[in-house]
Amino acid sequence: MEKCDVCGAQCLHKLCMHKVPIFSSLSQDDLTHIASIIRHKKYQKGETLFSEGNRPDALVIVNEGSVKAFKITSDGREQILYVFSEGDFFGERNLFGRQVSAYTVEALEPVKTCSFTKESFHELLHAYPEIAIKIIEELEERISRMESALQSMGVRSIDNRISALLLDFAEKYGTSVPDGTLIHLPLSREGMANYLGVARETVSRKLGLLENEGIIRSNGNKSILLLDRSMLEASAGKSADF
Amino acid sequence: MEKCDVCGAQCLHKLCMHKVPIFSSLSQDDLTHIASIIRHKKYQKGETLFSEGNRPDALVIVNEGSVKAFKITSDGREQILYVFSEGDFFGERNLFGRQVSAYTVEALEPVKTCSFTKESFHELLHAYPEIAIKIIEELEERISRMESALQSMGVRSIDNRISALLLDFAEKYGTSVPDGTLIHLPLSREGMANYLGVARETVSRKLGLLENEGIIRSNGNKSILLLDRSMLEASAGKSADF
DNA sequence: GTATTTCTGTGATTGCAATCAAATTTTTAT
DNA sequence: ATAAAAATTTGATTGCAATCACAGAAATAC
Repeated sequence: MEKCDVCGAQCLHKLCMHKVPIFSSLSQDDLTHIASIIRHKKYQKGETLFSEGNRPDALVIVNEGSVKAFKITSDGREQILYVFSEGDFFGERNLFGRQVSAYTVEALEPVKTCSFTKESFHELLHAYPEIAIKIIEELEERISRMESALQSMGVRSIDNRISALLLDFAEKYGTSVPDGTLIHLPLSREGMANYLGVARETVSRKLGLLENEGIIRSNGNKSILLLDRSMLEASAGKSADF
Repeated sequence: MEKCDVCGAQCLHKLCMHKVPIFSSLSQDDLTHIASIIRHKKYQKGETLFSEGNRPDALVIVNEGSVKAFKITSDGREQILYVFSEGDFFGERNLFGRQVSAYTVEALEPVKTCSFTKESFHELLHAYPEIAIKIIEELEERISRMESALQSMGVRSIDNRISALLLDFAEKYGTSVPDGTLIHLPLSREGMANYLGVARETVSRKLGLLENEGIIRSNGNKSILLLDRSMLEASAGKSADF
């Protein structure tokens, strides 16, 4: 196991705990105790963490990299539901209900995860009931985001949805550069299409339009430079007809 | 206040508690104690329980009737996110985070509710930590349903979505009759359109098609008789081209 | 660095659902 | 019961995005 220069081997364990709000209310001592029951795993790009219909019994926290969670629709398309990255967690559903996984989770790039087994997580919950409250808050947050997604899918304008997606990515995967915000895209064009539920060609065309309007600058397939955030916000939230 | 023949006035209070799984793990004594801190309210059809942007500080349980929760989209349409009916709860988000209500809730018919204030609910949570787990389970359930909704919105076929909605309603609002399942619709055609994010006319046309195919029989504007459930299931889940 | 493969962009066409415009049914009020 | 209002259905037209087809670009392998 690698060692950390600052705090020794333990630090690796604590890393993921410090990234999730779930544990934010706990003391350093408690965290140290928890660290001992965490399992670590690595995955390569394209590797499947678990599949729809599986019965995974662990809470998984993304410590590095990003993953997509998707279902296969009745017409064979891949519908992406979430892109989870550093600090996000998933798999918690299978720790409470006895449900089977609702989606497949696949690494979008090399990924490191921390996970709790069902048993150790329940012990944890028993020892620190305040964690349950934190989880509720986190789930509410997630529901909020899904409500917005549902709302924007209900909106017929595809322009809105593309713009909203770019803003989302800008917040999560963007870094400030002199000209604007450089977004390192977690998804390919096809991935974005599968996230939005539109055709791949439509994403290309819409991004082309935004580029012509000087709102974004495409930078290869892996990143996009957001030049005019306010224009994008206007196109994401306001009327679609100008 | 009305009296109950079986158990006296108390029973009215307990009613809503028995309808929500949140309290299913508590003893009768605990329930009796909780009953004393519940507030009751009545609303008429069309009345607003609270509005998007409000800061309601109560957990509300629907005891009778049904409500819709909606947002107004950027293009002015009403996007319905949920139809809550007997046993469902909402408003919990404002008890944990300090967030403002994400949607407007309006009565679809005469409605009776039970509610806890923020303070009394937190006392409750403190006294019975297992309630937090129940809430998590309930939220996971809700997330599951939203994931399905998102997935089916990603599916381009509108037929699928209409069929899925009818099956949903059949389960929640249907009663068995000799010819099939009689669905008492909580939403008007326009409401269904706003739920699905399509035009009102499209809902009419699609229902018309289903009626021609002998799958349903429209019965005024308030109810639909589902004749052939398996055909509807096929059209909801399978390929859209037959 | 070249070849191969995978991914992306662009044009042409088609199809489905939105919109506009009445007509008709259903509900509500008196 | 009748009138008025509201909701729904139906038809005609339009527009946008899916699909098909292929050219070009980028990433990967060798």
